[in-house]
Amino acid sequence: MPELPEVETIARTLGAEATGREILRVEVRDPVALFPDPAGFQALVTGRRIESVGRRAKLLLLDLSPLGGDGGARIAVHLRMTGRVFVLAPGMETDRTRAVLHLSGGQRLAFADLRRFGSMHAFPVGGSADIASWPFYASLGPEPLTMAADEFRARLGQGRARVKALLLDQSVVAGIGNIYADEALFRAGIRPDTSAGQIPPDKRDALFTAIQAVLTQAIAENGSSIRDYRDAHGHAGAFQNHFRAYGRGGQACLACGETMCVMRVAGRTSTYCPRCQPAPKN
DNA sequence: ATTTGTCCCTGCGGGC
DNA sequence: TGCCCGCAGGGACAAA
Repeated sequence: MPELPEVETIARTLGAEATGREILRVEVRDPVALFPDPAGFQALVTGRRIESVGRRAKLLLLDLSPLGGDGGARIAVHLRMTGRVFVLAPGMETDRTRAVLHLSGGQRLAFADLRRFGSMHAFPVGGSADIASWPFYASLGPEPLTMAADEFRARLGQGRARVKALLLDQSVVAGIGNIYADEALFRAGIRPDTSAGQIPPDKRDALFTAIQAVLTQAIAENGSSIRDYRDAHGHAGAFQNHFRAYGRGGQACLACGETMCVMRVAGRTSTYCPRCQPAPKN
């Protein structure tokens, strides 16, 4: 499942290949994947050059050059669960392809998505249809790798909301999903259902440090490949080999040997060690 | 007001 | 062997 490290890896591998190329044509294979709609998407991006490829939260962002004196455009790719973005080698095809961007130099970018939850969105830069007008984008909280520790402490708040629900809430902090939430909470020794209000400042700092460490190491390992995730070259990541919590329910804790437990928090399966992550005093 | 549940979609693994 | 069921999960949306 692409979270921040996976999208960051795709952005880097894709940027190295696609930067500077012009979008000649958009091949629509699944019309419901494109926003505002297939015709609007094509009109917004065709004829523009890809100036850079980046990331915001779990969104892959392609910045496109101005055309006809306008302010430029951008594409946001939301991969959701099973979305993939590939640079297609000549003659190569992919399964479950929803759209193909035909670029200059004969290059093709494929957007494939088995479960079809993902989407590609095109926006003009500036004006009322700017990406800032997209409610989801506007609601995104700060990036965990660049925000300050005191802001993270403050954003957890003093309420009864469970800490894992806050980590998964993209308006609190952006880019964390179920894998990295579980991994960070394990490393910080905090049970997922702990109310934020009863986490003292030093524990908040430990959690923030754990989040940054886990995300940084995952990026260095090119992300986690459970099943579907691959980078723009089709290569798998390696951070799944470093999981200490995610998917380890019923197995021995790597720190203390206790059997790892599973609970549901915010509708998500959450794995934790009952000894290393003691029960909150609710 | 917060928070929980349902839906979207498809493949896979467990159970019988 | 084969079928059925539940699970995986980000986010929109509805409901309690």
